[in-house]
Amino acid sequence: MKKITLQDIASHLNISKSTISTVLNGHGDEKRVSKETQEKIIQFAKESNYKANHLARGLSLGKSDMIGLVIPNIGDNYYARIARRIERKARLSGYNVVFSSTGEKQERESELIQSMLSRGVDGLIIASSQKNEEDILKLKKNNFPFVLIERCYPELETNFVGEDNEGGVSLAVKQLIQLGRKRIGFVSLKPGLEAMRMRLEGYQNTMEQRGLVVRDEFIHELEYEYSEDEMYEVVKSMVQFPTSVEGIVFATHFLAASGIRALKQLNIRVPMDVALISFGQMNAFDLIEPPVTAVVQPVDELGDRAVEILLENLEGKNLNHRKIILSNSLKIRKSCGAI
Amino acid sequence: MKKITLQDIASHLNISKSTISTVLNGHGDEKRVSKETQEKIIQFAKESNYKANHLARGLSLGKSDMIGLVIPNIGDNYYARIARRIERKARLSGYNVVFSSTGEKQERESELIQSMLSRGVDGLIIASSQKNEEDILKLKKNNFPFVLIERCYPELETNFVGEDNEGGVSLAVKQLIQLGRKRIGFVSLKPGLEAMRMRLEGYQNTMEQRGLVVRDEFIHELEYEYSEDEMYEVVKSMVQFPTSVEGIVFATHFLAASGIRALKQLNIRVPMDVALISFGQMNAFDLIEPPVTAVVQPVDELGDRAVEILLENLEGKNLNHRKIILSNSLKIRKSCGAI
DNA sequence: TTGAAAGCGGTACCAC
DNA sequence: GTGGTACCGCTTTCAA
Repeated sequence: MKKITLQDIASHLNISKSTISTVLNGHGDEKRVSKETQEKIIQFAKESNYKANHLARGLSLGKSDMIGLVIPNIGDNYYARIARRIERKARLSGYNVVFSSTGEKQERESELIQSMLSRGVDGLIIASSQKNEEDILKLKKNNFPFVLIERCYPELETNFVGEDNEGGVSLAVKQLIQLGRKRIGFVSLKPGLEAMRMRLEGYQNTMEQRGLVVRDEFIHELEYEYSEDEMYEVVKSMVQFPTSVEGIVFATHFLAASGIRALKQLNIRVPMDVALISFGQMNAFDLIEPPVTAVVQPVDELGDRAVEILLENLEGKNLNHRKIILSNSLKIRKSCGAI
Repeated sequence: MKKITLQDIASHLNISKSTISTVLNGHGDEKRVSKETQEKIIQFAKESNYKANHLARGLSLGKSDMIGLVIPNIGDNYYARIARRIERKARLSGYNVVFSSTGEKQERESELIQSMLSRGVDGLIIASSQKNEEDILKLKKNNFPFVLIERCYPELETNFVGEDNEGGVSLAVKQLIQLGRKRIGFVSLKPGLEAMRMRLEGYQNTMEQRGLVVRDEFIHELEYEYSEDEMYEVVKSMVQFPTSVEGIVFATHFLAASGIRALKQLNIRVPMDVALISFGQMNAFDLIEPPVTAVVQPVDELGDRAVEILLENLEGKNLNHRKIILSNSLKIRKSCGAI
């Protein structure tokens, strides 16, 4: 792919590289380049379809106009949607985005951050595995622009855009309670993720506030890579006499999907026997019988805000750390017993 | 983010940049650098956590170790899953991937390709809007390494990894026929996408082969940005006497989801009144009542193969164009009337 | 009003 | 065995 360079234009037009660069960067007037030359240059650049070499430009300027996005898994609908917003908004400001999936592995996350840095990204947006405080701290110490999304390090003062996990679960639990359920269970992932801890707290606090007992048997935490069989056992145990639940809140959309599968296998009627609510949406939740009530996460806004903050940082303004917690809402459908 | 450079190491060690570069790139032995100096260099590089500046390296080498991924929408589960595979495989070969969503707009696709090129990506993987033959042709003429996925330009000889659209639909139609349905409809998107044309052909050919009539009323093509209302009208018209269908094949997963929504609203029983099959999967298809039979697309393999071919091209081997058509399979569930 | 030159951080050729 | 040096393409300062 032969590309035309500044030098090419220079030779062709018999004007120096520097002048051409100045003009093409829009500093023509301020540097008092004559109208004529300006036009000649712009004209020719357009004709020859000149596009500056970003690598060279970046090397010289010390910036790359690239934003790195480090997330657990781009294949997950949740992150994919966030990525979409991020890319869109970044593009509008002239940035491209490089992404990488960590698979929730600390080691890979660390590598990826390093790799992105050596690649010269101007800033990072990270949904951290939360087992990588070291790298994040390093970024912070070096004053490198970055914003954490969805998962934060509570001990670290950093930019952060997240959602109200506790409040979201609380919405769900309250909804179930309001519909008359008292023995409510909670299925989540083993801690390690702050978000999961907050969701658990949301569950516990709300139950307590409403004066409902939380039995040990009500709470189940699966490994991140659980099997459908494990979910089956969990759900089975939850619906068993004498501690059987009347409602379940699932801490993520995929847990909910697995849970529903298990409930079907067990021939448990939803919501008659057990009502349920999912934290997080899934595309076809409205098509499932009964349609699934879900906590709707503010994905779009999350992506948008993350980019906004990062861009502000990149432009050097508003350098103090910002923590933004977006609120969740509840999409009520039949699975919770309503309607 | 202060970074240590080759020059820093050079000064510190009193060894020239060139030697250091040689060693750090693993050409130490072949260039007969003494074991001692090699060790000294490697040692120090490790201690000081030296990471080469990719921009500089890229500028010098004329390559960036970046692959550009241009797709309609990273938020769509289908592309997100492909992206995941691509990123994973690319990373294993030392490449990072920059992505951009075109929103199916020719104009933006064109811009994005340009932008990626000026960014110095080494190769491109593109799911084109198919309204952009011009840019693709330009890439081809310039011998720039790229591979088209999912959508190809039939007139152009290029690398391509796609799926057997015709065969996939054929599987679906045959399945319905086998289960006794004769009046089978097909809901698709307005052409413009080769894949859609092929799917339509698959439908028509299979019907014809089996001696079934295809009435005009059986085929409906919606705009890419259709509304749920439009889908409702389409489905409504399809189930109306006297031309009512007994089965419907939806050309994409989201069309199927909308279609199911419409069928529910119309109180049509699936599969008793109308059986249906979706081309393409959705996460919760197995949870819908009845569970949705779907053509399973070879997403993982598609991503893998695309990267493989691109890497081969980048390494300069196997330069002739390769067209790969992956086959689809059918995941049979109740919605088609089986079981 | 324009241009020469240095430098961004590497790589690689060719002398020493 | 090792190092000097030119160059990748662009930006920017300073001099003309």
